[in-house]
Amino acid sequence: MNDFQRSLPMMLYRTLDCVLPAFRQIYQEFGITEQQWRVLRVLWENDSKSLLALAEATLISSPSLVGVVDRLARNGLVERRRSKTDRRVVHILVTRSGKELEHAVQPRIDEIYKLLEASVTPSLWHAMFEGLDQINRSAAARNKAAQNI
Amino acid sequence: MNDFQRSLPMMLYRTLDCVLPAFRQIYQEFGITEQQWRVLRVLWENDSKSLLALAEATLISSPSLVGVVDRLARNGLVERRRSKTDRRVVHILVTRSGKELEHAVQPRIDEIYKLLEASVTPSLWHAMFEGLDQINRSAAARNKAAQNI
DNA sequence: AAATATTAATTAATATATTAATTAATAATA
DNA sequence: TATTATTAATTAATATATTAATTAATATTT
Repeated sequence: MNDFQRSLPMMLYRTLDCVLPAFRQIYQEFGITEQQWRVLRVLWENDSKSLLALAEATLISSPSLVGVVDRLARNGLVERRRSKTDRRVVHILVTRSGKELEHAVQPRIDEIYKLLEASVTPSLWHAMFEGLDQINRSAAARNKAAQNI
Repeated sequence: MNDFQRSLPMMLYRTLDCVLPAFRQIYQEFGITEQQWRVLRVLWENDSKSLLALAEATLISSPSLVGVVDRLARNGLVERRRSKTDRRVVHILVTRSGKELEHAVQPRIDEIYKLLEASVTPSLWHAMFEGLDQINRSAAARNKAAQNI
């Protein structure tokens, strides 16, 4: 494989392409998308988040998230509630039926994830995360510096 | 950070989010998108590829690639040519002006990429790629097995 | 207090992703 | 050869991504 194929972004894209289908198959059984699951996954742990906080936690940009939340709300899995103290803020909360999905979906996801984790040795798994972390921090620092020009 | 935030897919998404903006800024200066650059990047090395081969090389699904090629063609950077020997196949080729972009764009990209590569030690960089490779292979094998059920 | 700046959510416009279906051509088989 | 299966590209429908602009509310400054 040449330089381009083994560049970091292409390696990351390729890994996502390999890894996600198994998860998506499960989401699909429950009529949700990957992004919708990410929102629910966060709300299962928090109950309620502002749209901006939810965007940060799910790594979904706020313009995209607006649509994801629209569709989740349309299916009765989450609810919007305008903040009383700061009327610019919208809180997103899971509904009862949104909560119920957790017991059905999450064990299936965890099962696949274990297979994934077992495909490399623990020390290599750890090294990989360490590398990704360092790259994230450096890139974030460079991006921040680029802002201040 | 909790389990979800440190899950492999989220780590990969986060890394892409950190890393891509610097590259995108350059693409934007030249009026192309990241996906358009990926197509050009492959064609700069090959001159011509069938749409399917191009999809594989760029990790862009063929339905998406149709649109990407449409827009590149509209801007005169690539050209479609129906294969003589198998009329199902469409070859995509770079035009002269598509080729000219290489000298302007690629050095800028390479420069950023060096910074990226310098953000971790060579051995950690290597370990990371080794981990991603192993994960890719295992996941690909599982996906293939799942087909044959 | 009035003007200005900032912030949170959203809209708008365009590009891309995803999955399923379609079309046209070729290959394989009865 | 006629039928069937497969393949390559595309279309279609819906969901998401990206960047810029907008709106409404709050904070800051003059």
